[in-house]
Amino acid sequence: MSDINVTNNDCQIDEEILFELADLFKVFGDSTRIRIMNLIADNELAVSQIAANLNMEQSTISQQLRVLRQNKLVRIRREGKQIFYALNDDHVKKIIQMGLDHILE
Amino acid sequence: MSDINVTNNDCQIDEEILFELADLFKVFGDSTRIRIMNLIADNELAVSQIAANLNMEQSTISQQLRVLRQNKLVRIRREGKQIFYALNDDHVKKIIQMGLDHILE
DNA sequence: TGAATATATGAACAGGTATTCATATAATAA
DNA sequence: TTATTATATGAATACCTGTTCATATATTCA
Repeated sequence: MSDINVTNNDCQIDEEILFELADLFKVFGDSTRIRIMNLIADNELAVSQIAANLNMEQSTISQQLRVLRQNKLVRIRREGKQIFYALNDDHVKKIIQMGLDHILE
Repeated sequence: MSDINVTNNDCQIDEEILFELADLFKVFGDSTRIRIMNLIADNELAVSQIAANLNMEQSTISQQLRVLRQNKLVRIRREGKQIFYALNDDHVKKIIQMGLDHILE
């Protein structure tokens, strides 16, 4: 009965989840991280290979890989001194694909 | 034949597109904008209504709505002094849904 | 026209974060 | 063990951006 509909609750998402969502998209919202994800979308790569591909400092890549790890977007496999990174699952790809759909329409 | 596979070109996305992608996800990577998008997901709302719902300054909402407009994520309809905002299309919802899938798994 | 209301926007400030350097940790080989 | 290579990380810096205030623009009504 209020003049402004402040209690609209149709089918909307819990506030707390929305903050988590923003945090997730924040991870996708950095060009270095997106380029890393694209690079390891089809085959795993070691940290040094990623750095070489993107022509960036190894420490920069490691810092960003940590962010991706913390958000469960990548998985790792150790092989001797090297650590190989790959996308954690296919729906990381799906998120990227959805973004592409918007851009390329 | 190089020791490091720098010329990997499987099925990957053009570099320039990747930067655009990051910029797009950057828009989703802010809690205020995500909350706005969630709010107008099912029905259009005027700026003042959005501000009231989120309990934030009108200018803050306007600034963020501009970002959403510039990225073609919302559409507007003028009705007298008020301007109603709605999500531009359903695949904005899909992007959000993909993010939810990742969080809620 | 002028007053009232709704929205937009420029400028400034504060908080956050991506990058880099230097260094630490970890694994391998000799 | 020591040397070498690969990766991780703490600290510092510089840049970016979300919010706010003040004000401008736009629409309606009297």
